Amino acid sequence: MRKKLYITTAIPYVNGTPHIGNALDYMLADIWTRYQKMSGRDVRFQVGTDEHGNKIAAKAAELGLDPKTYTDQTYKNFELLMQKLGAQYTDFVRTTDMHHMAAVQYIWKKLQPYIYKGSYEGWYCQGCEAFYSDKDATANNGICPDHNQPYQRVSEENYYLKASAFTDRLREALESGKMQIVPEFRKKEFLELMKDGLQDVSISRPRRSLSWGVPVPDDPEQVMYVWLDALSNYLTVIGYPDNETWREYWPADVQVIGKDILRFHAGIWPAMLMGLDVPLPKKLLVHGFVHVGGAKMSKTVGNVVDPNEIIDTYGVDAFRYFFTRHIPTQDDGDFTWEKFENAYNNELGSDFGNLVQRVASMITRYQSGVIGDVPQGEHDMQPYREAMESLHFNQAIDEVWVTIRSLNQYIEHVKPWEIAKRRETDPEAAAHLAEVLGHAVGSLLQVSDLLSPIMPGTAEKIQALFGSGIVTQEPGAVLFPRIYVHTPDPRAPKGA
RNA sequence: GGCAGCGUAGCUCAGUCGGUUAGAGCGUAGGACUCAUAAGCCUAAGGUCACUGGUUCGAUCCCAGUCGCUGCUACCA
Repeated sequence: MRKKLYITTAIPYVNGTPHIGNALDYMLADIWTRYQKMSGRDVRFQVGTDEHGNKIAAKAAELGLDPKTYTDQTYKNFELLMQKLGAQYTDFVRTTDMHHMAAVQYIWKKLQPYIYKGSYEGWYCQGCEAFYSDKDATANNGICPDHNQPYQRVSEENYYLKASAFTDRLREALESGKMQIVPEFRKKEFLELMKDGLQDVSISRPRRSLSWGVPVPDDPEQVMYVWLDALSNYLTVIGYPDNETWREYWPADVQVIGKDILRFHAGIWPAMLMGLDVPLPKKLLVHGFVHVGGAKMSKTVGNVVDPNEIIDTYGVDAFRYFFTRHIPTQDDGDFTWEKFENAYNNELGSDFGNLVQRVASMITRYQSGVIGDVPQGEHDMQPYREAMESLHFNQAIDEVWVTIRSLNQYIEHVKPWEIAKRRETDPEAAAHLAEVLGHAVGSLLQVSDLLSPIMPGTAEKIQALFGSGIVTQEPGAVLFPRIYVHTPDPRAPKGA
């Protein structure tokens, strides 16, 4: 029996609101999940939220709430986005879950041989009550911009994970491909980063400087720092260590992450796993950032695009379409409302929606809705499959559009409307027409299959429209009705 | 600075394991049609394939250098 599959997504910090990057995680994982399910695989699909840390505690205090009450509210923003995207996840983990916290403590204990007490030294601002990295301190010329006072060199005691002990094994795993990093250039980047060896990483903080977190076992003065807590979720959510079924799914087949957290997932995380004597994940899929009109999205610039707004305006399938096809799966991409709307109107509306419409219309008009024999779609699926398997979803959808384009060309070429006219004089014309339209339907049903991991709702609609053998169109129910919010409406009267 | 990569039609990019006319989509301009969501189809425009030098019978594709651009350069999650 084939191994059950497991795919994970990064768990966002619930301090903020969900952004496009989170949506990409869920969407990519969901496409993969649906694609695997099509081939009958059993897939477990994890999502979750990261809910500990000072920022959460501070934000909660600001609102006069205790941290858990606060995260009980905010984690729902993420859950809502996942659901809105149609993500068919199977497991939702919150780092504040009882099972997770207990499991993390177990993990800590099991990692004990690789944990040592050390002191963390960094630039501390008394006003902020926080440490800053050398980079930050240098960037601000050694002075905290918020409090206008110099950073102090302060050290505090905490525990370290001896990641350095796993340098060689990790390098071997990456170089041999036992643990893949996709795309390849991210692997090179990381290997370069760790060329002098993995750095030991601090995994706890004194309770006085970090109150909201998982307590370190057997040391009431220390609380776990984010990495150990958050990264462990990938295991704890599937039942590790007490529920043995976790073994049916681990190692994860794909772990979807953004490029900003590659180093944690390629470094600390494998070190933890090796320390636990648990296999490494098979593959990290690293996606890029979505820019807006060439600029980085940032709150300060104020150009942040809310995925919810896109979905609410154009629908979830349009969202999934654009971010699959026009944002390269493995690289950075660019979003603008104009680009999005053009893709929506021209590609989804004109190329595709209109194609479905014209075929349905001719069957209704010429054959009273009766489809007749539908041959199997005959487009070569190999390039599509290869693109899906290699996690180039944008290329896969390009392949689908080749079919859509060629079906439009086919219809222009055979001109069914002329065949229809010939039926009065040509006794064979009716059969010929049915054959042509049947072929078109077969092709569209194939498109529907190929599209189902990416645009499940649309795939279902096509199936519903043509799958029964009779076309029953609801009046006005076109697939992607025109939307002109960000681009000029060509239908508008001149001068309007 | 180091490492990785990029620089091909107005725009976004593909491609050539070195070889007759370098490709796609979008955009633009024409055209024929009418089943369809002012949609679809056909045609065209002719870009020193960044620059310089080298290897070669021959380079956009190989090598070196130059210029320009991008990403990464470990404890904010």
